[in-house]
Amino acid sequence: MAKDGMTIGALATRTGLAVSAIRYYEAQGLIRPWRNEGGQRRFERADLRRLSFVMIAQQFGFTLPQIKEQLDALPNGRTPTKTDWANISESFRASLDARINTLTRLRDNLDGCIGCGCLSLPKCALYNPSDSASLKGPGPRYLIGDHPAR
Amino acid sequence: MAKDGMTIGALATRTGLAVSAIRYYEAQGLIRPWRNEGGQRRFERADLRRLSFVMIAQQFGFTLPQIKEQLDALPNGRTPTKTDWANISESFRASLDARINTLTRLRDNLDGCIGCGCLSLPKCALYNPSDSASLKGPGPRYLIGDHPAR
DNA sequence: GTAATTTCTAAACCTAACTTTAGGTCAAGG
DNA sequence: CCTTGACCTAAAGTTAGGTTTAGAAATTAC
Repeated sequence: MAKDGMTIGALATRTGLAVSAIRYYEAQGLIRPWRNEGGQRRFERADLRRLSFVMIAQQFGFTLPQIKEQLDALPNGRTPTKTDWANISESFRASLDARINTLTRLRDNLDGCIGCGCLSLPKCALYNPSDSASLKGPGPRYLIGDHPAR
Repeated sequence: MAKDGMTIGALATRTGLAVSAIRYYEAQGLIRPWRNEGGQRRFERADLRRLSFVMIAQQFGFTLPQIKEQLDALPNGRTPTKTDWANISESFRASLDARINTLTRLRDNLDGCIGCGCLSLPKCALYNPSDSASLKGPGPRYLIGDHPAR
C-alpha cells in the first residue's frame, strides 16, 4: 500500500527535462528518489517542485552546487510546505538582487568607460567591481582578479 | 625602424591575463598580432584595449564568438578611435539592457511564483519568459524550451 | 506469454574557455 | 659565448552540465 511514486519518464514529461538530466541531478544530490523492487527510481510529487526550482534557479545563473545549497535548507523528512519554499525564495532573491545591482552598476559605467582612456588601466571601475564575486555563477571561469596559480 | 610592439609577456602583465589565454584569444580571432623575425608574437598598443574590451564583455556574460562579432565591427587597417569604441559600446549596451530587464522581470515574478502551486505547471511565467533567448550567453547550455532532439 | 517500452549502469563524448605539459627555439645579460 | 628566462607549437587535460551509447534487466501492452 506504499505510494507508487512517479517513474523517471513521467517526471521527465512533466518537467520537460531529459531523463538523463534527472539522473544527473540525482548524482549531484539535488533529488533523492527511492527505488522500487526492480531497482527503478520512483519520485514523489515534491520532486516536481524541486526540479522546477532547479530549472528556474539555473535561468537566473546559479550553478548546481549553489542550487543544492539552497535545496539542502529544506526540511528533510517531511514534504516542504509553501512556507518552506517562501523562505528559500527569500535568500534566493537576495543573491539575485545583488547580481542585478552589479550588472546595472557596470552598465552605468559603460558609456563613460569604454570611450575613455581608462579602459586600458587596471584602476578602471570595470576591472575591479567590488563585488565581482556576485557575478560568479556562470560565465567566464576565471574572472578578473580570480586567476589560478600563474 | 618599424615599431617593436609588445611581447606577449608584457601584454599579459599589463592586462592581467595569462599568456596562454592571450594565445587562445588569437586562435579565436579576437586579436591579430604580427610576428617578428624569430617567429614571436608582437602586439600593438591597441591590443591592450581590445583585450580590455574582451575582459569586460566577459564579465557581462558574452561568449567569445559574440565578442568577436563586436570587435569585427572595428575598422580594419587603422587604429580604432574613441568614436569607434563608443559605437561598439552602444550596441553592447543594448543587449546588456535586455539582459538586465529579463533578470529583473523574472525576479519580480519570483515571490509570487515560488510560493504558489504554479511552480509545477508549464504555464508559469517563469518557465516561458518570452525573451529567454536574451539570457542565453552563459549559464545552462539548454534553457527551458530549448532542449536538443529528445 | 511474448513483444515492445522503459529503465538501469557505466563509460565515453560534447562545448566553452582555458591551462598544462612536453620538447624545442629565441632573446637578453654577463 | 653561454646560460637563463621568455616564447613557440601541438596535444592533452580540466570543469560544468549534460548527452549518447551499449548491453542488460524490469515493466507494460497486447
